[in-house]
Amino acid sequence: MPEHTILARPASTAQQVHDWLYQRIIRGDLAPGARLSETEIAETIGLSRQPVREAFIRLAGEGLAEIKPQRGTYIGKISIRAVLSARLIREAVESDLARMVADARPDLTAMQAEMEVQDRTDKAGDVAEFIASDDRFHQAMALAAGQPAVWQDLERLKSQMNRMRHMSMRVFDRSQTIAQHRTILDALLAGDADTAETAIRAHLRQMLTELPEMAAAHPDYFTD
Amino acid sequence: MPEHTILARPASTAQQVHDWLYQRIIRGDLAPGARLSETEIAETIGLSRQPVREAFIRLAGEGLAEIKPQRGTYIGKISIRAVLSARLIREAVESDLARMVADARPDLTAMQAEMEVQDRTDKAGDVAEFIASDDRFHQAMALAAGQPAVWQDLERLKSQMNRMRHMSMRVFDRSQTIAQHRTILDALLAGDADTAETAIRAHLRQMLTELPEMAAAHPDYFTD
DNA sequence: TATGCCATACTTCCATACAAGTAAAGTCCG
DNA sequence: CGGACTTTACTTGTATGGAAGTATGGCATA
Repeated sequence: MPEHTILARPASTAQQVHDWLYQRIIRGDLAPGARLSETEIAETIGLSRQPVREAFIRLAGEGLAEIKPQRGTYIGKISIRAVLSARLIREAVESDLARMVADARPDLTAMQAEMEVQDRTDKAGDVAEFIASDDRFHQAMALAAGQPAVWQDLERLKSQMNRMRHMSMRVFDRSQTIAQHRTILDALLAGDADTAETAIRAHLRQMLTELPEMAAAHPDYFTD
Repeated sequence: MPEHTILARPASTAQQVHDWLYQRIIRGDLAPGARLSETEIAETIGLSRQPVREAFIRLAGEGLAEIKPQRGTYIGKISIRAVLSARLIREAVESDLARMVADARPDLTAMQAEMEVQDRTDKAGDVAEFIASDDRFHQAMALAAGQPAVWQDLERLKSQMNRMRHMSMRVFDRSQTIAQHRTILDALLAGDADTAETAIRAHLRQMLTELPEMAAAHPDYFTD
């Protein structure tokens, strides 16, 4: 019997703890600034402190947690600086990717499919799935440009941004996001690189107005 | 009194081990693919395995080491995919930054100063310092654009690229790099955004020719 | 009441021991 | 001689105890 199950070996406990906490932080289940106790989490899931500690180290490396020696570990607040930086990088990179796609004119059914998912989840009020589809829409563009690795790099930078979006998407008008996606996709399908670049830059600059509003509404969740 | 001066505590042991290994990997002192033993390093520096292990976790998170459970930890090979991805991102971001600088026309003496350092270290054959100055040149542009955080993000992505550059700079013509820097800086000083963007894109595309040559010369140091 | 000291109860950090898994050498058997 | 099995020496992963540092509340004192 071929052991394909070898590849499906369960990740280490520390890795599982990390992934579990990662999702809870990104989705906002764990509030920025909240305390993370090694012993408390270890007891909760019936493990020793060591794997939990190693999960904390991973999270700190991703900028999602802050370990204060001999004082405690806390969920990192959302860094406004990091969000703005990631936004600027996304705008620069994705506008280049859009030009590539518009010029090469590859198959774009994956992006089209996500548009429909967004319509549906918006009406249903499924915020989490709407955001996931939004991400896949942008990812599909990177894939269409033949640059999957670039999207992986962007995802690492995006983590702080995603936390904010999970907050803002509950408040802001999602139909506006859909309309912007439509404009981008139409330009890509038409092979109009200039229009596509303009549209995606405008789309990503949307965050410049959302961020201050969210920071004002939840000042204790943000840090400069 | 600013409190960060009070809090100037020595970094944790694990952090020091991480930094030590990080530098050795980037500078190429530790060959890609080489084995990293927890116990061996721990005994060498007279510590237990635990802090060394935590340093490995950090390195793995940065893509510089690969931990194979129950099998061993190895210096990560230079990922061609990661280098190409980081290069594309740099080109996109830095061309935007260049436009900002050309339009805003801030003080650029920091960039000018690095040009002189590069002249000197090139003639002296000080490769490590030449690369450091090259980095500071680009960093100075990010600072001139008012985006220090963006450069910090780029630096994280650049790590794989830097390893390659420490290899290639010993071989390739550094005077060419200097000439390209000169062209970029002149365009920025003249406030010519279009020329600056064209120049920096050409500069960063240089790597597209260097990378395959380095990969061909040291195939065992690279992975796709 | 206000202030400085101190015991105490936390926290993360490091050391050590053991468990679980891998790989390769050695060994037995056909 | 060749192949499968077993032993053995590794590796990383986890558990636990204690060391070092920090914050807090109680308490004596002016």
